[in-house]
Amino acid sequence: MSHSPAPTNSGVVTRFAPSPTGFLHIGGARTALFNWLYARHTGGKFLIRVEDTDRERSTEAAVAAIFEGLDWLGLKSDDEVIFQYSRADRHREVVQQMLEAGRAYRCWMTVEELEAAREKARAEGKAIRSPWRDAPPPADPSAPHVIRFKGPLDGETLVDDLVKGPVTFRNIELDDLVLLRADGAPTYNLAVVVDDHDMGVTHVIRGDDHLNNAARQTLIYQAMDWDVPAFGHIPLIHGPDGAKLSKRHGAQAVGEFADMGYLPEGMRNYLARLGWGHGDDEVFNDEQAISWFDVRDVVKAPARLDWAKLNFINSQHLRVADDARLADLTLRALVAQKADLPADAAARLLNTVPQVKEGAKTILELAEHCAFALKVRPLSLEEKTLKQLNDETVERLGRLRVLLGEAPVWGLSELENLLKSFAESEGVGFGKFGPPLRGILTGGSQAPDLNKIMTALGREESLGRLDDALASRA
RNA sequence: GGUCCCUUCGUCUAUCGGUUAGGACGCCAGAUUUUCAAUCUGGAGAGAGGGGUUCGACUCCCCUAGGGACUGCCA
Repeated sequence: MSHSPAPTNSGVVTRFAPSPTGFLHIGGARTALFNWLYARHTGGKFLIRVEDTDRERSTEAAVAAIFEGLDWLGLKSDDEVIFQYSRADRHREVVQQMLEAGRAYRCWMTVEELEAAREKARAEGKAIRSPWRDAPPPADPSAPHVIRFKGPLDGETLVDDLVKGPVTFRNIELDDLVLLRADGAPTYNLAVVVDDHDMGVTHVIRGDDHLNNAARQTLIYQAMDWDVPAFGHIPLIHGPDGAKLSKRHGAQAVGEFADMGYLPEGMRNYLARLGWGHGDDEVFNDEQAISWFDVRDVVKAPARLDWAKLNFINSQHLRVADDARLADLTLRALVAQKADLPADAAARLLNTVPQVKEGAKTILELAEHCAFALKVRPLSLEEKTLKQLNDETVERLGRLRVLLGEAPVWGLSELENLLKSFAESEGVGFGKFGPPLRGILTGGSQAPDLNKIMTALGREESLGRLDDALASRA
């Protein structure tokens, strides 16, 4: 990799750096989204780096799961994805430089010694300090040892955080973190700094669990005489009960939200509104989010996941989404549910989706709302409907059948007018024939207005269902 | 234990010393009505507590309480 990255329009480079030890949860997804939004807003670049330096816990399945989640959300790296482990040599090279410059040292403390020191440091309320910091090497320098950063013992380090504001740490509170493990493997804190520097990252936007690390990492940047990036530590997302996100909240992986029928753009909108806002704007598209977003406006406090609001936001995106796309997504959901579908299900859905999408919050709900149109003739009618079909009603529906058969145009407003004038000419309200007609056309399934039902079904199917019912009562 | 962060309606947020503290979701009521929704109208609902600073604090400072992160040869 080049150590002098290509400049962007604005010079801004952000990155999302997940560690592949599990699926992509929505907290991580939002972090990625904020990085992406900020890069787009500034005309900069958004990069992805997989932090797989922990060989024990990193898995390929997790890598795949994370990218599946990111792809679904539409967040792609503007450059090739970097895998941190592949850069271990470069990390070691930097440590070597620090060693030579006296900014790092070898530490031969054993695990037992370390534990004892840790206990002591904790009791005293101080940061841990290795005795090898200033001591000469042991008799056998080849004995197992780590390499630690040699941090300053006085002064303060300022993290001028984009979200939290200026935060200062006394250097004496910051311990000498391990740079290279005993097996020569680089650690996280070293690898992030080196990679962010080499990748030209200008804005590190990440979870606020890293705020403390930012101070330690700042020290490493300074030791290498590198430019320190701007930091923006965003609060974590909590479950509806205010506690950390977990399984019992129903979902935390973005893939689960996809399965539950949320739209990626709805998810992006909702996630963006969690911890960030732009005046009174609640429902917005990507273009708007990009033009409005600034890390500096991110809220400092953690936000809770609110399903009701997610549903609302998603429903708003659902109603403006392309019908063909929604029909396709609905069909996929139905297939995933192993639903019993007619051969022409796709065509039926395409006709039905526009008539029912306003009432749906998710694709799954959309599928439920489309169920009436997927039934195959002859429909089995509900007891309630059968009861309503007395002679008077059958005769009235028969007259309606004639009118419908003669309808010159089979459209939403035409059918609405036809039904209205029919009610007028019969001298009755909709209550006299609406419920039974509905039952006949839907078999009892949830469905929209009668004119929408018939528009969705089309002339042939609508009349067919009506004829079936009337014939059975003849 | 130590360091650091956070705290406005139930929830997400606006406010950047002077507002009847605004909006959204949800909730409640009404309207509509051919089921369920959707839609429309109205309503209830908040500055954790205590000190300061100031003519005036949600807003600035301090303390307390509560929540959280870090304190790993995890990231």
